[in-house]
Amino acid sequence: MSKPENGKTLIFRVAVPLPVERLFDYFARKPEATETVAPGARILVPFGKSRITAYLVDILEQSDRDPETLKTIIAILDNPALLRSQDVQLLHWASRYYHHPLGEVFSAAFPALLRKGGSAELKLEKIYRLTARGRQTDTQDLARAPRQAALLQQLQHLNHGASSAYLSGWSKNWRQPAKALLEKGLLEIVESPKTDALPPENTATCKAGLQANPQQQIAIDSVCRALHKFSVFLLEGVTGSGKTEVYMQIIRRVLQQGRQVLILLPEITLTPQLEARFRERFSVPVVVFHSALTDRQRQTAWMAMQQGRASILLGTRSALFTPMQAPGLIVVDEEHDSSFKQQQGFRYSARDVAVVRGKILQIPVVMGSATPSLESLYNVSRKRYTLLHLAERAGGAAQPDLQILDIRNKKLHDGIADALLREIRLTLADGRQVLIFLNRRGFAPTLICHACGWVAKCRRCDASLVVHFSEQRLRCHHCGHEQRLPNSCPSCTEGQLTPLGQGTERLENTLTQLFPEQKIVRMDRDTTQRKGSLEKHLDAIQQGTANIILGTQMLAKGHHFPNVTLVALLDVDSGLFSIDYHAPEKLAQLIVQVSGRAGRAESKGRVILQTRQPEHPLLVTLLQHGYRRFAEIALQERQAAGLPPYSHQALLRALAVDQKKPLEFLERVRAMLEEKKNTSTEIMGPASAPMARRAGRYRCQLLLQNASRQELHDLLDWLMPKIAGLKQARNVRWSLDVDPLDLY
DNA sequence: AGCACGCCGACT
DNA sequence: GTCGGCGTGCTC
Repeated sequence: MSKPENGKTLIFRVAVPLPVERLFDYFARKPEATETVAPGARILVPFGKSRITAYLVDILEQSDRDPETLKTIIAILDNPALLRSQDVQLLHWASRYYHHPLGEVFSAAFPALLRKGGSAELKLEKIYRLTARGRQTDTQDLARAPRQAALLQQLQHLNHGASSAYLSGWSKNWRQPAKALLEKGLLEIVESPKTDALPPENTATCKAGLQANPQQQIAIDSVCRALHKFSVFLLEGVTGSGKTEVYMQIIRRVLQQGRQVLILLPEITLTPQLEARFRERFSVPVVVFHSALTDRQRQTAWMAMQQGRASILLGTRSALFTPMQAPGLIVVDEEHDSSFKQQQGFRYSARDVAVVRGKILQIPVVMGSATPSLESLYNVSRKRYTLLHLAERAGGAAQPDLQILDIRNKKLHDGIADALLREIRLTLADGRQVLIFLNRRGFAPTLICHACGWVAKCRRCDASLVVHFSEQRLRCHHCGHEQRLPNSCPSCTEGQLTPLGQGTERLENTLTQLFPEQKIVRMDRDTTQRKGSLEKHLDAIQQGTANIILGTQMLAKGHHFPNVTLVALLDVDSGLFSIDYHAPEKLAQLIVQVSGRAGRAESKGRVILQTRQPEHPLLVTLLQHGYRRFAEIALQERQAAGLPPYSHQALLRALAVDQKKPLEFLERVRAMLEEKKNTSTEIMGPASAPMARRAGRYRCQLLLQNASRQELHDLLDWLMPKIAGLKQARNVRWSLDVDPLDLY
């Protein structure tokens, strides 16, 4: 494929969505309207033997390569580009900041269908709306068709009808009842209005909402005074302090200016409720973007925002890069939540990138949390972010008592102390519910031979295998490898195999024996995997059919259980001594979160923390002075220890693949770093520290720390290509996790 | 990421 | 003698 005849053909420099750092040059096709195409446009190009959707990065007069080696593009897929120059600027920034290939970063910004080269035409959306008759029909009339009744009731709350995307989020099975209602003439389908522009200024109708209390008003005014420039606000307030109302009143002002709002949420389970509130409050098009939608639905939402047909986007992490016609505000709710961090491939923190996006777009960013991350609080302390505090509203649930239960030298029943059992009995006798946290799935975390000391280990990643008793299997929670539970010791063939330690499955057995008359519900990944079982369990808890609820972290989010008056955390100590440097704050956040899950005004709940470290400063501070003081001290301690301000550090994670040794790989990386000054490196793996047991399928990791973010950045710039060139790089799966502060 | 090229082990 | 393992390098 050689150069077209016309000598003045332009060169398109593109980024390909592959793990390669280099950019690739192509001839643009001569007749194409190259005046209007701009960086960010998708370009279909021949690549190797196949064709690929690449992203235009630059338009050049000539290439620095031999023209004979250049191919010609197949097609310009977007003209004009769907991304604006600020969006492209953000992606370049993210690629450099996270040391990730530009093409893959571009890929992350587009919905799957566009990534695959699909057309960007916006299909009109079908809106399901009640007819006049439907609006007047009493749901009682449909008592024999409960799903139809539920759908009818749901739609009666929504004046403007609902999209299929909304209904899919509301319920998985809505199409059948919808069809029935359509046939009965209670429901109709309308195409979404073809408004080409946003509502003109001041015509966005918004209900005024509640009268804000003085603190809310201060928060609202502070942000509204700064609507046309970049600044970051950290809205701190416990559950029930009215954060959402503050968001809403600020959003109202932004909408009145005819601008769009991007709202990032950590969990898809929270979007339907919030979406309903926004639709009820604002008469502007609201779209959602999260992983539970189909590719088509996501593209529709993305395009609606890109074209300015929608004014509010509610989405999870991946919604962050959605282009906007008239951006006005970015909200990051529950900013401390770790699900804003992408853990695979292009590792980025949506919260951090949101801040930079706000900076580039010159709009405010409002982040909210009851338990702000230490990074954000640090940024408040150095006056980069503005703290807005909301006190608890009168009439809210009383804060539960936090109590430490010292279990040193105490007899335990499979991990539960006698004193705690007494408390559980008392609570149940009182007709209340009990919530028990144990952040470990399975029956027991280890299987050991009583005779010879052999331990069941994963042969793929060397971590110890978790016993899943009811299924008679051993599982590796890191790589997913599993095998049958052996009957006898594979090493000495005679010793008795003993499960060591407690998991939720074992705890459930124990509790069933101790409380045979109680209804016990276990909630962890193993029991909620089947679709709908999570909802079923939550229903059982809400309706009081279950009295004892036990489970992992997943119990802590989003749901309030008013009849739960006792919460117990069985294994606080493993959170205190994890090698994950975020573990202390995560533990503190969990404790505060579960405190909010329980109790109501008239019966204040109690939270009991089982520990062998009753004097641990983290626990003592948290209990005596609350989360904020704990966070301050955690930051001060880092400083006093001469460590960089919380997180000028990067983790190089290496995962074993088959028999290959990730440690060797990291040792070689470390050897390369010997010559570099000002950077401390530490290998955390079997040789020097206990295995990393958190999520993420890594075997060992190299921690790099540097007093300066810039120096760390330069170091990584130097290091990354060298690592990629290492022979072992192919044998060991590795990734970089940068967790820094200086975003701009 | 794919895909091809290439250099050593067990097979119709 | 070759079929095929995966280690290595390239893709404008």
